[in-house]
Amino acid sequence: MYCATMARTKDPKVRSLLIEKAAQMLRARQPVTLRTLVAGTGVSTMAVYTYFGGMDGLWRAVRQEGFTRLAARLDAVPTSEDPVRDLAALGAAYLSNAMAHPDLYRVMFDAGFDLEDPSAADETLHCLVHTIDRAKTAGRFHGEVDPPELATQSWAIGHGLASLAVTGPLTHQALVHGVPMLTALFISAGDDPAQCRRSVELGWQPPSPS
Amino acid sequence: MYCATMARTKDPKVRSLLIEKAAQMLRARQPVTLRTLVAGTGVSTMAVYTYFGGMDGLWRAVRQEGFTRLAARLDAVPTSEDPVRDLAALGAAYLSNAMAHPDLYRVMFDAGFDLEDPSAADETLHCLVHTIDRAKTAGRFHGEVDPPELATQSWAIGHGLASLAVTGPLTHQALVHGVPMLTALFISAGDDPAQCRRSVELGWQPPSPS
DNA sequence: CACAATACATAACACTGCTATGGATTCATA
DNA sequence: TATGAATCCATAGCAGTGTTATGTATTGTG
Repeated sequence: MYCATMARTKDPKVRSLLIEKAAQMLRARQPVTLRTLVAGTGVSTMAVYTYFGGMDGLWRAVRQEGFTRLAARLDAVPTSEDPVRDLAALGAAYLSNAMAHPDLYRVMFDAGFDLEDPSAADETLHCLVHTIDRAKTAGRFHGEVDPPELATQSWAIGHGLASLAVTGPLTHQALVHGVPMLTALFISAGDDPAQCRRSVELGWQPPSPS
Repeated sequence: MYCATMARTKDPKVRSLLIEKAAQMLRARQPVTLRTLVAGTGVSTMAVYTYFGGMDGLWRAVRQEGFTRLAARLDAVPTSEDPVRDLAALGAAYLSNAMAHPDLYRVMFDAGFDLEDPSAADETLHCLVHTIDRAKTAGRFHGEVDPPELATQSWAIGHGLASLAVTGPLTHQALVHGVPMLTALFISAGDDPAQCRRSVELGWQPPSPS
């Protein structure tokens, strides 16, 4: 039986401070270990256990943070009146995020999606699905297109390129493969080839003030 | 100055034995550690250092072994008179290999392609490039197709799906996404849509004794 | 046959994440 | 308000990690 009385409440600042520092050390390519993590923060190694239950819990929280940031980045992609262009912009933002935080991206995808909130994957796909819906109602995609399915396929393209570029043999500039690959996928979903090419190329580069 | 005299020669059996055991423990989901690796083999922990220079070297060798097995598996894919069908068969073999040895596949792609022979990636792509060449000369793809480029894109599709299925939220059955994705890519390379669909579906499933 | 260079078993080292312990702090209740 | 219980967390120690020093056995070469 769980007793609700609490004598002391965890400080959420410490929690986010540790996650933040872990992400920062990851970015600086410093080895993130229990002792190096708490060094300089004033808190002790035990804090990691009261807040996360151990290093596994910390990494789980860091992964969650990675997906949260990714979702925020995708949500920040502006919406135009061309849904296919917006789809390409989402793909470009996905890859841009992965290349900006390569080590965080790598951490997000090892240890098999062991997240605090397992619906993070759905969240990531949500704006993709929504934009595909818009493309359908706009008549760009034909009726048999299943939005979650096409979103998954777009994700697989983005993740495949990001993964091969972050941890593999592809260079950063190889990410432009995203343009022909997404174009091919969207054409197969029913979009007009010429229009699709234009939309994807427009959405791929950052929104220019035209 | 290097002296060529040697008093005792390394036994290559020990080397492959350790790699084999590491792969086997990986498959059994047992933690592969220096001491558990040598336990029962008769050799001591120092053997890992004389043969691989340390655990990093061992993992490097394991990754190399993974790519070698992958290349062998791709080379074993039978060649038909339909190059597009063969391309799909290569993709299916790639995913099949990843799902048969998920932990080995994961090891292959972390630590950033730190391999003994860095040309392993090219080897993996070689049969893809060769088959794409065949498709070009057969008139299935138009002339502007750059074989290495299209091979990279096919690889990105395969790796994206494999990675999301091995370590991500995709289930094993989600690998059928490979069919529409490869079809879309090959159609964009110039193949006839209806013929392409037939070829990819034929190549996707294991070669039936027709 | 002697010598030198390699292979490798043993043991100790620094480091990892983790846990047992106890003191400090804070809220709920009498 | 004062007591008590529950929580946070700093300290210290533990088992396990990869690595390195040391010494011994083994083998090809002069």
